[in-house]
Formats: sequence, C-alpha cells, structure tokens
Amino acid sequence: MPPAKAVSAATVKRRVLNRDKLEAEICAMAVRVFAEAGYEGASLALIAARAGLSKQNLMYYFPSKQALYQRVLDAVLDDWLARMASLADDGQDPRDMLRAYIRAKLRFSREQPWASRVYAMEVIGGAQVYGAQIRQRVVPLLRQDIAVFEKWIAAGRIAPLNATHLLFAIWAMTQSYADFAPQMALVLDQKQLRRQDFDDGEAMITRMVLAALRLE
Amino acid sequence: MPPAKAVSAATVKRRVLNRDKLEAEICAMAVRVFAEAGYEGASLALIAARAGLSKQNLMYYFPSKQALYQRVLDAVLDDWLARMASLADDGQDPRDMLRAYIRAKLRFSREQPWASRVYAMEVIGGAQVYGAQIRQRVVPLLRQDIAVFEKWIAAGRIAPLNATHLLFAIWAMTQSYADFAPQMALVLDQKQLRRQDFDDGEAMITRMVLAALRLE
DNA sequence: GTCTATAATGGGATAGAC
DNA sequence: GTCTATCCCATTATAGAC
Repeated sequence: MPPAKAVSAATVKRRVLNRDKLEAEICAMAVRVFAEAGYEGASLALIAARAGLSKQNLMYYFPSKQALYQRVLDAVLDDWLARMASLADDGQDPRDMLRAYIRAKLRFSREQPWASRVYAMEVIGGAQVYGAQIRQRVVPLLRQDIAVFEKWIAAGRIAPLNATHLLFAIWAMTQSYADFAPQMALVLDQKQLRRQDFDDGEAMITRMVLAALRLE
Repeated sequence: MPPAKAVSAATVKRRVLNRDKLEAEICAMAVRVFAEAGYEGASLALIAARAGLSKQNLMYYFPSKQALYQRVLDAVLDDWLARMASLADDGQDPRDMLRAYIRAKLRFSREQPWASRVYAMEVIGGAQVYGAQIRQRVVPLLRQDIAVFEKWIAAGRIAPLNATHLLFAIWAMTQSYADFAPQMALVLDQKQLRRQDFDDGEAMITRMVLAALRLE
C-alpha cells in the first residue's frame, strides 16, 4: 500500500464545497481503497488521508465504516445502472443493441475499473453485506435483459439458446476487463491495459456473441 | 461469518497424520476463509477453529499469516495447473481440444470454487503479494496457449482472430462460474448453482467459442 | 507438539473543546 | 465542522511451561 499523498490544495478548495459534493469525493477515494484491499483490509485512516481529511473528520460524515462502504456500493450501482441502458428498451435490431450493450459495459470497465472491482469483491465474498441491494437493484435488470433475449428467440430474430447463460457470458467477459486487468497486463507485458486492448476485447466479445446467435 | 464448528472427531483422527497431511488440511480450511473474507478479513482464529486446533497451534505450523496465505495460493495453483492440461500438447483437432479445455476449467470452478475465488480476489486487488508467482507460473502457461491458437490460425485450422483476447474470453467465462456464482444463483432464484447450470454454461461457452472460430 | 499467558499493534469508534 | 485525546477491542505474534 503506497503512502497517502498530500492533498492540501485540493483540501482547501474542497472546504467550500457543500456536503453532498464532499461526500461524493470521499466515496471516490474510498472506492479505490476498498477495491485494492477489500472491506476489512481498507482502513479509514488511509481513506481519510487520500481524501485529505482526518480520520475523525471522515467519521463525522460517515458514522461507521459499514455506512461508508454501503454508500460507496450505492454510488457504484448508480453510476453503473445509469450507463447500462437496458436492452429492454425495445425492438430495435438485436445486432445493434448487443453491440451497444457490450460497448457500454466495456466502457464502464475502462473508465471505472475500481467501481467494477469493489463490486466484484463483494460478490465473490458472497455478497454478505450487499446481497439485499443486489437482489433488489441488479437481479431485476438482469432478468429483464434475459427476457428480451427470450423474446428475440421466440420471434425468430436470433438463434435459440439459453438466454440466461448468454447474459452470464457477456457479463463475465466485459467485467473481466476491469477485474482481471492486472493479469491481462502481465500477459500482454504491459504496465496496464491501453485503449487498444479494450477495442480488441470489444471486437472479440462482439464477434463471439453475434456468431453464437447466428447474426453474422 | 458463522461460528466455528466443533471438529473433535476429525481432530483426533488428524493427530495421527503426518505434518504434510495436516498442513494440507489446514490449507483446505484456510482457502475457504480467505475466499469469504479476503486476506485482511480472514482471522487466524477462525481458520484454526475450522481446522480443529488452537490459534497458537496453527502458528506452530505456519509462522505467519502471510506464510499461510502464500501456501494456500501455492496449493491453489498446484491443483489448478495440474488439471489444466495445456493446449500446447499438440496437433489434435482444435474442436476437441477446446471442448476439453473449457470442460476442465469449468470443472475446476465447480469442484474448487473457493480456490478460484481466493485467486480472483488476489488478482483483483492488484496481486500485491502474489504477483511474482503469477508472473512466473501462470503467465507463461497462458502465453503457451495463446501461441497454440496462433499456430492454428497460421495453419488455417481456425478462423483468424486475436488469440490473446480469445483466451481472455475463455478464462473470463469459465472463471465466472466460480467467482460470480453467488450472483448467478440470485438470478436463477436458487440457493446455489447446480450441476445442470454448469452443464448449461459449458454448452453456451463452447458454442460461442466454436462459432467465433468457424468450427461449427 | 500442544497448552496458557501475554505482549504489541492497529483500527474502529466516542467525547468534548473550540 | 474540525480538532485533540482517548477508549476499547480484535488480532497477530511471541515466550515459556509441560
């Protein structure tokens, strides 16, 4: 864990922001720490230092570590779901909608890798604190998308297959460009993924999906 | 975190085992705790209780938490790599080899979900403790597999595509049946994944890969 | 090898002055 | 809202008897 950096300039500027903005900025720092160290491994002292305030001051805004963690996950889901225009919007060309869906999900992996990772860690650990929210906010959307696939199949617009596992496959592949980026970078002999790698991934994923659906 | 269970019967039996066996059994308990709680979140006391010995006794066998963690990851990789007969073995039919590869990887996800998850958590967190081992033991094997894909392409046995990202896709999809099983179970409205779900996943993944490679 | 006892540290959380 | 000071507890780790 690298030492916290001084953020005096940012701190001063922040003092004039209102509470909502400040809390959002704290979350933005916290998401990264949680993603790097996990819930237990993340220390409030480090998060506070990264955000440019004292640990006690941090606890003025968030009464407990769990409260901060849940707010972080809420923010992650908000951002995520806002970007992921559901497939359910409707009866456009499946080919175009799938391309857009894959692109949007990969874009999130590229622009918000820590958000994706903190969510992934929570799920892998069994979603012991955030399970209820996932059930309420994520699962219904996934089921909606699956229902769209099934409608397309029923209408003969895509080849018949298991719609649920198709969605699992799309999620797995797109998520991995955030979650497993460190390993991918090692294989590619790079320090981190570049824009080109995401484009290559997008081409690969799109091809696999469309080929499986007999849409190319 | 559920309370530790009494394991008196197992404990007694274990006392007659030799040191290697006992250490292996401790690792088997530890991998699950690390996967559920992450490195920092896992406590030696819980691991010791699950393994049926005292915390102090656990530390007789493993001098530190980090040493135990690294041994756990070593064991995970040993088991994993032993099962994953590399593609590189040679020039069989690409169709059969890919089917076998996907099946072997999914079987590992099904039989050793905690192993997969503890590895995933380590990578997502940036592989800060185990990065060197991944570089030495995992990356070369992945590169070997990628090289096989490229040989197949050069020989015209599969359609041309980005071999690296093809492997990333296969890994992402097969891994996810261990790592994201909790979320999948929620979508499927089940307590956990059943054998049938893995079979459905295998069919889906195989279809996507073979279709992308123009092998079906 | 297994136990009791105990250091030593770090981190979450609270109280109260200003 | 921000600071200093402090409490309390869990946890890793060690020492030493048996």
